[in-house]
Amino acid sequence: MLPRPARKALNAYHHGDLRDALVQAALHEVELGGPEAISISALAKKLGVSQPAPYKHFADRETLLTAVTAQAFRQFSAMMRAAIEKPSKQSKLSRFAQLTLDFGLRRNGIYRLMFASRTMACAPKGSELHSAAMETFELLVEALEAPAVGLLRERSALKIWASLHGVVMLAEQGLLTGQAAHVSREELVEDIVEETKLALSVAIEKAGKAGS
Amino acid sequence: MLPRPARKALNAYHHGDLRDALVQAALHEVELGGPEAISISALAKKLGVSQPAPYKHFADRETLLTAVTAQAFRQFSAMMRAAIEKPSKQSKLSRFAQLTLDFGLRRNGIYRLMFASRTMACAPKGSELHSAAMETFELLVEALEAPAVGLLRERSALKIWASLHGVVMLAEQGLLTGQAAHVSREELVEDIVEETKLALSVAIEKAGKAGS
DNA sequence: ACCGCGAAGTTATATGATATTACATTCGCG
DNA sequence: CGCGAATGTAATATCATATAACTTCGCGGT
Repeated sequence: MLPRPARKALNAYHHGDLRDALVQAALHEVELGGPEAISISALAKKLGVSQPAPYKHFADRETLLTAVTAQAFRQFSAMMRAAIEKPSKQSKLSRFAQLTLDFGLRRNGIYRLMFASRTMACAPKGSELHSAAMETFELLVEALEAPAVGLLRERSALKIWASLHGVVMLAEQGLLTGQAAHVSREELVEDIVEETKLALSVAIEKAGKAGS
Repeated sequence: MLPRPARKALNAYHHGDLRDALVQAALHEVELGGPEAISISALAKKLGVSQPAPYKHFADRETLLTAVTAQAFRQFSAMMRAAIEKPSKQSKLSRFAQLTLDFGLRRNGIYRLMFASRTMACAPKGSELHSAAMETFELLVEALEAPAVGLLRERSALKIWASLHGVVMLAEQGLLTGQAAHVSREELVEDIVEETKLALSVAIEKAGKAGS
């Protein structure tokens, strides 16, 4: 996204690309242990630099977390865009939904960083992080493939976005595994997708009548 | 819930009820700063005991967090039960939904502890915490006020639970405040409630036809 | 009534993380 | 080539978790 120089290792003293290396390594840690697993000193050791070195690139732990989260959103968007642009017999929305669920469960640490941490809540509106998140949302709106009726489309996107998020969280917390789990998670997601499509088409029709 | 003795202060040496005092104090901290704001030593200082004293009651920070989360669920359930049993012109489900949204935003720290932390994900099935969470879910099923068709009812409950959770998270993250926010959060929740009721009645009717 | 054990505190300490300060090295540009 | 800014390092302050070893006190058995 931001075309950072990506310089090569210069010598033994200067790492050369510590900033990106930190983000990458942190992303790896988060994938396993979630947001709280990130330790500045552990990252420094793993990358073979001194413990305070990271502070030359990030003011504090929070700032690093923010950068990592933004990067996670960009990766997510890229993956999602590839998935919905590829032709398939399933609808774009269905693929978006199933892939979100899959991502949320398989890479839950990163998912939590993106959607369930305080980091996001603190992102100012114009920030790199907020923009990255908004772009992901735009992808969902696109995946809806609805006629361009703006408001209704966004409202539908919001609803399905919220639902998907909830399913991931509940599944992760084992609240979908009780007697309620006679229905598979995939089935539940498909159900939500169908319901959303139906509700949207109904709303569009209603709006059309009102407008004529 | 568990009828703990609740002994009074015994003397200057023994606190007398440190365990509960810790949970209460921690709950207060979480309300402001979220799960990561809990510090064993800070709590000890605030309660006027030595720093390692809490370890007599909780093996480690995680164990304390788990107890606090369970307590939060019990408080949430109690509040919700009071709200849905009180007569009102709104439906029980509508009150449940609006109150959940309100709780999720006003007391977001506690909400995150309950629904968006790793603590929940690690709770074994029979644990105090898991039970407390399940009981809260039962309340939602009850609030649905649908005929006793078991599976369909639970499925509806799951969907609305997930949606509400998503709305709270997105609202907190400022993703509902963009151009998408032409619709208020309350309106969005009411929309979800109505959609759920509709979908459930349709599903029940369909099931009835299939069964006859 | 006493005695002793266990629960619940204490002080002291080890470990590890964040963050700052002062200093060292190297890049790159004029 | 030489100087300043960027990027590292070493040393250190602070703070939190957690454990160990010791102390105090309630309580139950004899």
